[in-house]
Amino acid sequence: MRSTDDRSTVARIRDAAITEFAANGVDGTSIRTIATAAGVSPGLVIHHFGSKDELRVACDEYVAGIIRDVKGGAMASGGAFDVTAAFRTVGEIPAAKYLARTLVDGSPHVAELVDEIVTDAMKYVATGVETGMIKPTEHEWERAAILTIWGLGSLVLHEHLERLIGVDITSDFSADPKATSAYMAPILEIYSNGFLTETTVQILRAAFVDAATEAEKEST
Amino acid sequence: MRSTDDRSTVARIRDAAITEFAANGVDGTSIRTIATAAGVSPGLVIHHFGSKDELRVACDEYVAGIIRDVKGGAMASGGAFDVTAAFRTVGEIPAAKYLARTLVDGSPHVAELVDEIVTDAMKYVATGVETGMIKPTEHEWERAAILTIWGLGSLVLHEHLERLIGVDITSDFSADPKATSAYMAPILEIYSNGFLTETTVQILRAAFVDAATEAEKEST
DNA sequence: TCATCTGTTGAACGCATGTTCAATATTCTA
DNA sequence: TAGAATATTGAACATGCGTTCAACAGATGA
Repeated sequence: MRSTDDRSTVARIRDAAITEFAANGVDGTSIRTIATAAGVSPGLVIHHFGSKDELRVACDEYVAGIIRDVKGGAMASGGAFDVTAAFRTVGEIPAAKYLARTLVDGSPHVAELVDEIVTDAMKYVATGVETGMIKPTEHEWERAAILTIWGLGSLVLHEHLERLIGVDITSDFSADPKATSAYMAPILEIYSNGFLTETTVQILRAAFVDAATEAEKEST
Repeated sequence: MRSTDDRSTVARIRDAAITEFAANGVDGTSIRTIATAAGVSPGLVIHHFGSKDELRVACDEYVAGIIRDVKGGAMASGGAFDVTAAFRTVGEIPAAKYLARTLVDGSPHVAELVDEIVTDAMKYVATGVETGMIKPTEHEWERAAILTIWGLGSLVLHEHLERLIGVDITSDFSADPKATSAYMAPILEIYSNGFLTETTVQILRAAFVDAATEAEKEST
């Protein structure tokens, strides 16, 4: 069903599309560009995927699959509270950069994937609370959601982060110890001790949460 | 120099462009759409701004100006560690949505603005450390950068955040106490106490930072 | 061997886009 | 008020896009 080559033609087109979409966005990538990158004709892209939109959906699903695999493998390694860590440990297709692009332009598949990630994070955190590795909270779901959004948001803004602290979190920087400490050390600091003193929190809580405390009976 | 209407034509075009760019992205917005929204002809848009790209730059600069103003005003109010809070307190919602869109597609003006925000955050944090409101750290710049990225990343992913916890942080949710507690309470919790226990941090620090500790002499 | 089907091509079509331009309306200046 | 400068229009143009389609190549199966 395929030639003696590396990947099948369909796979080559899909991979080229993922790379181009990740680099220049969906709107910024033409079918002709993808076809050239895959070494085929524009017509063949349509023939195999039906339309640019369906190609994009295929990419979404494929990348989502990769991420699910990677995430499953990383769950046990202890890095599950930082989604981006999972990508760095594996040398996958530019799935991380693709996700960083598509997280913003609202595909339903990506939304589904984000929901899954948060759900998994919740489970992971719940286990961590039981084993005494993670502090309990009244807002489990919201905390998991916010931590996930922070991780994914950092992924989306990886270019800014790289410019700011010299670490590209879409690549595997475990080889560079200076980068590891620049990125991981402050995060671990905040994740364990925070950065606001008790006085400050009381002031801020009074300002923001105070009127809401009695309405806090039902969460989601 | 202008009609008896509200704003000048140039301002009306610029504002329409900001709104449309924010809603559908730069690539997803045609000059004709902007012209229609502003109630003018396509040719006039080009006549006033030269090209779509120059119009986009004008929007970048204008929004950056708004944000600088808003930020200056919010510095004193205590919400400076959360950039998005500044937008909500002022009524500059389209600016927030515009920033959320353009943070991803790498305009130099936005990069400049992000750098400014981090620099300001650093100053603010340094002051907070002196007055005992913020805990000191060895990685001041990196911590300020990461906190800023978390805030901006949440802004960029506001649609996901809204789907996840029901709070739209690009709108003023101060009227809704439940939303305030869903969003602010977990953040304040993490910002003050973190969520990892000391045991966990030691394990993670050993795994990620250990080999880097001696190379940690110079930061930025 | 012949017919059939799938993989593949590349020219062509229709459309939306950014931009140009000559023409017209309006405002400003003196 | 006359003339110049500016604001504004809308048709037209060139380009690049997603997609279609007739044609061909190569494999498959009877």
